[in-house]
Amino acid sequence: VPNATLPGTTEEGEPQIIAHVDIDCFYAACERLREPELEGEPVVVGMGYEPDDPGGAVATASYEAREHGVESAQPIEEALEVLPRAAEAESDAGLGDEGESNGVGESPDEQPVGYYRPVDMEFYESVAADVKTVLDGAADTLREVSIDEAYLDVTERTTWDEAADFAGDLKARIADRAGVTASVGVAPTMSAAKIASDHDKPDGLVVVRPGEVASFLAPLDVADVHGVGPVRAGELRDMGIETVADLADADPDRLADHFGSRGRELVERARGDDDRAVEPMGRPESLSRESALADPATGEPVRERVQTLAAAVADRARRKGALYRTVGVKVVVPPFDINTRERSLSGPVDDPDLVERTALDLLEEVDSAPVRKVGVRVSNLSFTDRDQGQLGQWEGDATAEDPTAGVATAVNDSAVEGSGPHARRDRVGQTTLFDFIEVARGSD
DNA sequence: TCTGGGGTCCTAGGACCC
DNA sequence: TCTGGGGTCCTAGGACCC
Repeated sequence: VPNATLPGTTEEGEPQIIAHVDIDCFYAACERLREPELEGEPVVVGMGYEPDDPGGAVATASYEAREHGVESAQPIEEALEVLPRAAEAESDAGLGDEGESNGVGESPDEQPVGYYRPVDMEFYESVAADVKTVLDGAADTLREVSIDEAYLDVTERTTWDEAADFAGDLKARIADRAGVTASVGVAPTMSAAKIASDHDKPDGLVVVRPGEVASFLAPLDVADVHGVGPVRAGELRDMGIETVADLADADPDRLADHFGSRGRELVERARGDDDRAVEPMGRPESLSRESALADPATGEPVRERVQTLAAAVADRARRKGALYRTVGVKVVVPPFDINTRERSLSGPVDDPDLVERTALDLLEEVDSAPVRKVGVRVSNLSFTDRDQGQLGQWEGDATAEDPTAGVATAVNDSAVEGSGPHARRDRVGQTTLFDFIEVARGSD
C-alpha cells in the first residue's frame, strides 16, 4: 500500500525534523583535548594497554592514522605494523619541531608513526557530558545512542529553510563547549538523518529535505543502511542488490524470506519509510562484563576470571539500581566460537554471590577447549526504588502487565527456592515509583 | 580480517498453560 | 489423550551497532 504522505511525518502530517549528531573520532578527539600537540598527527586509541589486558584492538583511529591503514577494531599488533609507535621517550624531537614533521604525506621516505593511547572512559565521559549539555538545549527530545552519537527531534526548534544554519550553529556550540567537531545530518526520518551525518564526515553537515530522501538514498551502497553489516551486505549482493535504490525496488516478501522481519524493515528504510519518533533511551535490558585471557586457558584461571567478572557485573547492576532475574556466561573458543549459557532465577535479585555461583555453574556446562575470552551477563532486569517506607521490597518485575503485580510476585517468590533470602537484601535503588510504572507501560 | 568490550534485536524450538 | 489453536516464557545462537 503506497504511502500518500511524506516519510517521517508527525501525527499532524508535518514532517519531523530530526538531527543526528555524531562526534568525529570521539576518543581520539578527546585525547587531543588533553594533548593539543597531537593535532594533525595520527592518533590511535586502543583497548588493551593495561598489563593484565592482552591483545587489544583499535577503538578509534584518527583520520591521519586511517590513511596509513589503521582501522577500527583492528588488533593493535596489526596497527603497529602499518603505523609504528612514535618514539615518545624522545618525542620532543618529533612533536612540534619545525623541520621534522611526522605529518602524513609530507615526507614519503620517512616511516610514519602514530601516537597510541589507552582508552580512558572517565575522561571521555566528562567530555561527552559537555556535548550533552549542548544537545539538551537544542532538542525537544534527545536520544543518546552511545557516548558519541545522538538523535535530536528539533521539529519545534527550526524549519527546513533554517535547518542548515541550525545544524551549523549546533556544531559550533559543540566545538565551543566541548572542543570536539561533530558531523550532523538533518532529515525527516531517523534512518535518513543517520546516513546523512555519516555522508560528509568528518565535520559534515548534510540536510536532506522531506522531498529528497529517496533521491539522496538511491545511489548509496546497501552497506550504508543501518542494519546491514558484512553478512547481510554479502547476501544482498548475491541477490543482485547493491545500491539502496536496488533495495528500495526489491520485493519485500523476497527479502523477508531471506532476512525475516528485518528484511521488510530494510526495504522500508531504503525507501525512506521510517515513522519512528525520537524517544529517549530506555533502561538497559542487560548488563555484562567480559574480558580476554592472556592465553587460551582452561580450569582454574578461567574460573577465577569468571569470578572477577561476576563480581564486577553484580556491582555494576547494584550501582545502576538494577535487579536481575537471569544470569549468563559467554565463552569464546578460538578461533571465534561463541558459546552462551544462561539460567533464570525464580525472582529478581541483587545477589553477587548468586551471580558468581550461577556463572561458575554455567561455565561447567560448557565443556570446552581452551578459552580465549569469557563474559558474565545479567538480564531480565527490573529497576527498583528502595523506599524503606514501602515494605522495602520494590523488587517487582517491571515487565509485569500490572505495575502492582510485581509486588505480589516478589512476595510469592520469597517462597520459591533461590529467591527469598536474596530478593530482600541490601538494595540501592535510584528510581521512583513513577518511573517504575512508566517502565511497566513501556514494556508492552 | 580472525579482534576488545558493551550493548540491541530477532529467530526458533521446547516447555507449559488454557 | 494422540488431537486443535493460541499464547508466553526460556534458552542458544546470530547479526548488527558503537
